[in-house]
Amino acid sequence: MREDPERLLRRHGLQVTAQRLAVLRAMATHPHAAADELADDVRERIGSISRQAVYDALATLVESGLARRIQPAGSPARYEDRVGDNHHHLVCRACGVMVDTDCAVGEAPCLTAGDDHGFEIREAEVIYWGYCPGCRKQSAGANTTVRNGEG
Amino acid sequence: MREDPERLLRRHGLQVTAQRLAVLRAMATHPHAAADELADDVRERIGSISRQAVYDALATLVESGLARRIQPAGSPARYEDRVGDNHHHLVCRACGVMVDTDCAVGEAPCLTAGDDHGFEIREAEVIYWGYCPGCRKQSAGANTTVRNGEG
DNA sequence: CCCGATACTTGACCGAGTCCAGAATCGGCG
DNA sequence: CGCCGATTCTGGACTCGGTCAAGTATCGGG
Repeated sequence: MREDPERLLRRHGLQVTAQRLAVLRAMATHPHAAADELADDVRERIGSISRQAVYDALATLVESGLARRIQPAGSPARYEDRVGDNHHHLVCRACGVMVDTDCAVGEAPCLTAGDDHGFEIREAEVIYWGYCPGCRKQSAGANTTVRNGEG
Repeated sequence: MREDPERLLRRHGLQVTAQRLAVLRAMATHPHAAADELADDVRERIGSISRQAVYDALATLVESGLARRIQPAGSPARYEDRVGDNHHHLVCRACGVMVDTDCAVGEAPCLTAGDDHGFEIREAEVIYWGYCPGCRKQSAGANTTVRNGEG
């Protein structure tokens, strides 16, 4: 039941431009895509777009809460239009693929750190690092070193 | 009861070089420092070091489990010598300061995602984003927008 | 103390992202 | 419909964090 992109922009008080619409649509069809991948997709939709326009549009969308930026270590920033719900990400160390997952511990536990050191906590970001089914199969047997413990 | 750096390196089968020792010591005195900050500290200790040597040393230390690399979004990679225990990080959106915190939910719950999608999970990385005591005071009153929910 | 393996130096290079100034577009109003 | 200020887009230079590659120096086992 995703809302019509044009209405979505208006509802958030944003100007409706071909570029923004295309970026929104690109995000919908390519979850977790990086900025330049989105740019490619946008070009297929509307012919061309500048790099800057893509970054501007994404920044605006993120700021308005229409998109979420994820920046896993060693990877360019990725964007998704699934916002407002409580979900985290699984990232494969081998191939880099990223998959959504709901929070392990139900409601909103991760918002409370053991000791908050006086911080006012707004968000908790969780990334699970491991190996996806495909990559597990390929390197089966080898590579059984376990690094960090828990979380 | 931190171990003598030289012995530490030997015990892990690593060559002992002035650069590595200095990097280890720099990490001990500057937790959560970025690579170039560590390089500056190292230069005060041993006169000079190349950028590459710093990155090499850090990579080696991380690989051997003597250091941990943290890469919060919008910040260069940071390193710490506190490894092997179960702790996460609080990061201030305003000033970027990073503080250690223990896991909220005790043992090792974060290692299990709600649905692991067939992934073999090795580590869970948690970052709490918010505002540190100092920055809360400065912008007191204003800026009460709550963004993302829980995690 | 010698020699092969390992580590370090220097300098070029790269990708992701930002900055800037000017041109184009949007959309509210008359 | 057409105007005009605000906003957005374009293109190009630039920054920053990090990597690559080739040659030199250092480590440490024999």
